[in-house]
Amino acid sequence: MAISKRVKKEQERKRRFILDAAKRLFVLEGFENVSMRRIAAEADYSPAAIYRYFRNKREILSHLRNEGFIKFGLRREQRSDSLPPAELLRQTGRSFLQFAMDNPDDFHLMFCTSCNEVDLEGELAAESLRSYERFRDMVGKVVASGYFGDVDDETVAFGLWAGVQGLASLVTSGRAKVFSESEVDELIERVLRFLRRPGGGGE
Amino acid sequence: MAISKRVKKEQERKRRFILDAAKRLFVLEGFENVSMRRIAAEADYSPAAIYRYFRNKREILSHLRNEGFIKFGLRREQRSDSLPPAELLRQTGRSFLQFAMDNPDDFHLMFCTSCNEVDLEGELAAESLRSYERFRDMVGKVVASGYFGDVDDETVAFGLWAGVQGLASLVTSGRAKVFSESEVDELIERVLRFLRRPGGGGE
Amino acid sequence: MAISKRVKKEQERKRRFILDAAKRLFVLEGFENVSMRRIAAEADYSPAAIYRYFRNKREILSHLRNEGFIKFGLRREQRSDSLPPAELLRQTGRSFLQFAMDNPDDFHLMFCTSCNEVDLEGELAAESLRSYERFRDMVGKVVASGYFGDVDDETVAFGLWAGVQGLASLVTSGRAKVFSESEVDELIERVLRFLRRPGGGGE
Amino acid sequence: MAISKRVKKEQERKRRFILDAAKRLFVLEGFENVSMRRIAAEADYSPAAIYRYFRNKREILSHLRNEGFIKFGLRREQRSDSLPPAELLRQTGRSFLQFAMDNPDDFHLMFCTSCNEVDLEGELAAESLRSYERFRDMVGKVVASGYFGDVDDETVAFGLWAGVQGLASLVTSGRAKVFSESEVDELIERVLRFLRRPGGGGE
DNA sequence: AATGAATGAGAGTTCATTCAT
DNA sequence: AATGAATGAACTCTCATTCAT
Repeated sequence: MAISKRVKKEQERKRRFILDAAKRLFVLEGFENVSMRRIAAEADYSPAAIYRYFRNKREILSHLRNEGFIKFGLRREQRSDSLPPAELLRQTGRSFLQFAMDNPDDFHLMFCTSCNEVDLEGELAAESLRSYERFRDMVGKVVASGYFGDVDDETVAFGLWAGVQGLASLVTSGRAKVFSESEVDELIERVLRFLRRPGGGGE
Repeated sequence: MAISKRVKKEQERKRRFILDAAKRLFVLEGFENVSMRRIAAEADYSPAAIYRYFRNKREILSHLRNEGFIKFGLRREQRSDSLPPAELLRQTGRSFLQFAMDNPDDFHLMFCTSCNEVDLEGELAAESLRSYERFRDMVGKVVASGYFGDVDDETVAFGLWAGVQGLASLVTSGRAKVFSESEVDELIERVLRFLRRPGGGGE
Repeated sequence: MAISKRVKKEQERKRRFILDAAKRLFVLEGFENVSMRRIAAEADYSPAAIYRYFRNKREILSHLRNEGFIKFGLRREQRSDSLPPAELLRQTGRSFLQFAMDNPDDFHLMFCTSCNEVDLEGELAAESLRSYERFRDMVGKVVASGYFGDVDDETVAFGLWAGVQGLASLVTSGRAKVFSESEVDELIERVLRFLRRPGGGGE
Repeated sequence: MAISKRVKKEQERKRRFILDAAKRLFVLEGFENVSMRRIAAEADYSPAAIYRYFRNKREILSHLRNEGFIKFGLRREQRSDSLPPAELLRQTGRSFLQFAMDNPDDFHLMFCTSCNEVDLEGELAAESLRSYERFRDMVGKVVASGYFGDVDDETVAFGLWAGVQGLASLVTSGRAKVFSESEVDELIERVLRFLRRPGGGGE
């Protein structure tokens, strides 16, 4: 038992090693520009060895993205859904920004990776889909509350999505590492102000 | 003379054809996923023929991007630099948004193309660098005017840059095609409000 | 015109060269044991060059087989279908044996190549299917004539098929090259006697 | 002692399991198309475990073929060599056909496997060589008896060999499973008639 | 006895690019 | 000006096989 456990841990450690090597390269050079050979070299393995741990190159990316979304999901688990909409948005925004700053590489893979390179189906896409559902749910609630004024879900969703992309570009450029807590809060307030229509209801 | 002129025009027409074919494919599938063969096929040429017009694949991208920046620059040439800062921003923003909506493909290549795929030096990068300089100049002027309050150039520059990326994602997703003129104006006002600090000076 | 004709001929010559190289190797070592690299080497080409002429490895085999069946079909074109059944069989048998002796490599690829390795659909399989249809037609006619006695099509078809396989093994072993014309005729008579049931009708 | 015996039996049981798994796959898909991994999976072993029982993939095939020839040899051990030639042929033919019908998989591996895939030397080829010797002996005797008329050994040997290949193709196609005893006898008579020359002596 | 881990070799295939014509 | 032909390098991925445990 103890032995098998240690073996499994060792196995997991090696998977991690490969995943980390791949993550570094993917972020630095882009999925298409990274070959299995280079991942193998970066992880000090033979190319063939990688295939003991992952079915193929796409699966490595899928794993990395899935891990990112799981990591992200854990942070938000404790959030109470009963908060007033503005507070819900603030809290979500805060955790989102914090996550981006703490995990710029995960963030990059989660939000900068184009659809061509990503498996949108299968077990490993599940967490990203769930994440998207949560996001749409939240948008729906806040819009329903009238907080943003007379506006449809989709507009808000796209506005926030654009914000995510903008943020992603800052994170990728290395700029977003330096936001202090108060800067984060201010940024969120600005985003809220940005999205609210004149006639939007109070909190 | 007249003949050579016609020949040159014909030559230019063919370059155009290749560039347009490449643009379509790059936007649709991403630089890495488009082969020279496919560009050639799309342009009804042999792969080898492309090389009479462009040194290599990267150069095609560089040309496209350069053209985009030139096209973009022309629009703004007539702008008077003596406008008050807020108005300068508004006008720039308007032309920028309009450009994005009118030329989504150019816009995509100009602002969604990752550094790995782009020549950052050389003649063909010049226009993009000039564009960036103008942008920084404008930011410098507006910041100097105190319009945004007590804030450094870089912060505003990065904020606007993030906005560009956000916009790019909307353009790419096809969402940004539908903005009406009044929506554009409203969006700009929001961006200004977004960027201004509480103590920012009036116009 | 003349030039383009010469060019096409040259092209065809090179295709031939590759096909012949592949044929030699396939017959000698078996489809699975021959790599594209080896075909290329045998034909004094780079591996990539092969792909200018053939889509992939299977297609080379398909071409070779198709050519074999076409070559085979040409031989039998002049045969008159109105012959009495026994004569029809004799003539077919003769041309078949002759073909096998004259073209042992084609024969090997046509009748010794397992289904796993062969495209059974598509244009390049057409000739083999037609060949099979003709064969079944002939069997049908001869059986209907009562020549073989009270026996169903399938039994005769399988019997002849088994004969083909047996012959193929002789051809492959190099033994069948030595049959003289009279030996061929005798062999055919024996096959007919072999297949006829006691109560079979006369010619 | 008793323990070591049990251990050996267990070992033998596992060898059997691997061999049977390999046999199924080889027959179904062809030697080249079956990987050690798949044999291992089919036998519920790890790939590496196979190598404790067999030196390599070829050796598995050699073992299977050898077993086939041994099984085949056992059947014929009791045959009396003093029979008249025709009767000897009949008996051999009968046991041969029966073997093919009872053990189509063994039969397939024994007679459909191409030379490239087979070890023709070494201990494991011994039984097949012995089988071939017996066969040649028998042919020699029968030819010497004048039964087939004025014909040399090799011609008869090759004729029968071609018959074996033909039969093999029927067995492989699943057609030969249905021969009744009387059909077997009739088939043998036909083969004898097929091989006899007009001037062949009586029994 | 059995296996997980690992690898070198090589498979088929595609690519950007060059060059003689 | 344009292309057909050609290639070296690289790709993803699979294989039979070995070895420490």
